[in-house]
Amino acid sequence: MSSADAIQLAVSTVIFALRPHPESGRSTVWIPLVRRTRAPFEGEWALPGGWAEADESLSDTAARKLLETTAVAPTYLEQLYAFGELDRSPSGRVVSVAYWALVRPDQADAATEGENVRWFVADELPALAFDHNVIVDYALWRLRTKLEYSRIAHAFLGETFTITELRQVHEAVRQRPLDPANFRRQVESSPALVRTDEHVVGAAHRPARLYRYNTDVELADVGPLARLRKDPR
Amino acid sequence: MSSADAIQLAVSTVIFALRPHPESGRSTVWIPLVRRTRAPFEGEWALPGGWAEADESLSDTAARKLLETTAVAPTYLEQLYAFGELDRSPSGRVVSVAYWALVRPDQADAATEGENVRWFVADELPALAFDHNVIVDYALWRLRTKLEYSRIAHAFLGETFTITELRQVHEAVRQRPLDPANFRRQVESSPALVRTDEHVVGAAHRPARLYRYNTDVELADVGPLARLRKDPR
DNA sequence: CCAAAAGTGTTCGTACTACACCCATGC
DNA sequence: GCATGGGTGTAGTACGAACACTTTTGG
Repeated sequence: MSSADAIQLAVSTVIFALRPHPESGRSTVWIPLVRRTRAPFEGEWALPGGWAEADESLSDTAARKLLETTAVAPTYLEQLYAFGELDRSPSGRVVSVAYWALVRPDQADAATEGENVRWFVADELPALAFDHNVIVDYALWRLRTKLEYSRIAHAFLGETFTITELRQVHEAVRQRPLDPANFRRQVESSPALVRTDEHVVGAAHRPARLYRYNTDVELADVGPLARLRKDPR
Repeated sequence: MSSADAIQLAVSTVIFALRPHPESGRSTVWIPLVRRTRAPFEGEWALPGGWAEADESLSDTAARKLLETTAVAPTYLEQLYAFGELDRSPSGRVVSVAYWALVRPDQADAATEGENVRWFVADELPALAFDHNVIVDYALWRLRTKLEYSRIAHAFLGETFTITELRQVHEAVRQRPLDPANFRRQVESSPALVRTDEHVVGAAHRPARLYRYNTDVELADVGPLARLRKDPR
């Protein structure tokens, strides 16, 4: 028999939401962490996750653990990387399949927060348990990289949204201002956006048109992997 | 205790090399497959791989299995994806961490080939064991996508090479001809290429200048993951 | 001289940038 | 009217595509 039995398989998830920065007030990327209640790294902060289950797919485990610990249902969930170094955990050999998820602000607000679950600004984290700082850094890099060529920004927003709201998502994630005029043209020429006839009313300026996300277009191009969702194998 | 013990962890690798197509003679992408010698899928072709070992990192396992089965040492090795669906194997729950590798033609020529190991044109595969067709398709997609924005084409070539050789790698992978003049300018303006003073002699035309790969530049941008190689955790 | 591939120059179209300017609303 | 953000116009620039052209070798 193989020695695979000696390897523990875990699933962890980096959950991203946008909230105002406590000092600057500008929208920034936040993630929830859970405090470890047992060794190793007892008392330290770590990514939400748990052991993989034999009767559940890895992505299902990621989604379930995410829901259990933070009461959040993600609008986007993607596998990040399988971390398989030898010295990741002092308690033995653990391979962690990391996922990353995007949630809307209203989902994040409804999230449980308490002694053992707290939200942090993603770029200002304390030292985390295991190699979780590396995992978060990589997830942040993927988020920022992928935002530029995919449509994942929509996952931070509701059913309908204005171009300005979409731009603010990009500005928060990419941490720099974008030209409103040019941004508008870029995204409006994309087939992923559908204009509605509705407008936002009540603001002290010209009403902004509402847009909808075109669900015919995949949020992120994952290539042939999209097949897995419809036709596994 | 968790039920993680019931999950088998495997490592598989998609190995890419360039060779002439048997019919057209044009350079194309090939991969080696191994014939399974036991159930499930006995007698069918599958990706080289094996069980993860408790005392070996996942990437080391991928490199070792690759060497054992095909006697090839890759010039590039990258993790592809962790396949964790429930019904992947009829023999029980198996999670496979897939890798993909690039090898040079001379390495591929030296590779063992026999009754149980054979090279195939990557785009003309038979039905493979497990979900390995999906894995190969995804690896091919990643190779083709990544070739356009990374420097991985160099991994198919030797120490020094001509611009034309580099272009032929791109043409083989991307399956379309590229303008020699424009291709030359594009890659020559990149810092990843270093001109040497050597030239190829003996050809019935103007001698081509040899270039070298600038090792200061990472082959592929993997973001903060590059840290793992120097400073794990 | 000719063939063949190496290498250079030039034109064209597209797409992103910067920034000026007009539009529609609340107060 | 005035402030505010929504939305349009436009000139400059960078870059890739297409392709004509020159260079340097072997035969």
